[in-house]
Amino acid sequence: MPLGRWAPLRHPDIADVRLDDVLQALADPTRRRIVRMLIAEGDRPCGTFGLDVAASTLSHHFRTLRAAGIIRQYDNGRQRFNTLRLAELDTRFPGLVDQILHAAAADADPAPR
Amino acid sequence: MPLGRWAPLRHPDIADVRLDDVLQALADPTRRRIVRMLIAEGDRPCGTFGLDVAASTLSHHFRTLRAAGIIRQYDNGRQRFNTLRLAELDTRFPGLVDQILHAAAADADPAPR
DNA sequence: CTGTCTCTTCGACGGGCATCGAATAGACCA
DNA sequence: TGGTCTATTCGATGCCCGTCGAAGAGACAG
Repeated sequence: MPLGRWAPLRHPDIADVRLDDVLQALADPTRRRIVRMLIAEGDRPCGTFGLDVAASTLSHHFRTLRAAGIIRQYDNGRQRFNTLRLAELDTRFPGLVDQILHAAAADADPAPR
Repeated sequence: MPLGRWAPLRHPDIADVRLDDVLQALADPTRRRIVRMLIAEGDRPCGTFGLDVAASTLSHHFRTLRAAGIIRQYDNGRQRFNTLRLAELDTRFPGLVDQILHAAAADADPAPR
């Protein structure tokens, strides 16, 4: 049974998710791309996003998204998978994430490759 | 005929408004309070918001909201009035601002007095 | 046990942000 | 003209963020 490798990988309870953190997290284009790829193609390990940033930077973005309550992470072998908490988020802030990503489509947001 | 006092008070064209800037601007609770007061009570001069920050800080927030394309400002006598660009924003990012402010109501967002 | 692969942590760098007080520029009033 | 009111700009402070490279912790294959 695969368990965490470092700190126990804390995910905030959905009730504790703060709007500030969600907006802050989604204000970054790279993180929006991550979210959109997760929507489009489901769970993925951290290393399969093909984004043009260093691994350590990517790790930082995942931490931010996780701390904001937007994604959930779980380890499997040597990979760490990412999954959206969209259903939970919609109970907390109904329609918010969809709205933001939809707005992103109307923006010059870089498409998720 | 009241005109500007300092720089010509540049407002971005609605087509140039970027999602990043809107989200960044609305990620701050103080600025969200400003927006909500504008929705609730219409145009207001900068000095009538009763927020617990220094005047210079408030000025910075108004500049941020204006640069993000969220508010429009115009001078009248010695006061500078603020008005929402909600209709324009809804043509650019339909429903986004409403959605965020609605989410703010579900959050521990400080009520606009 | 040794190497390899994945991902994180650490330390550093540059830049930006929220905040303040002081100084300043107009508008208005007396 | 001088004083007051409004709001800005400026400079400084402390903090956080995105980014990177290097080093380290597990998992796994030989």
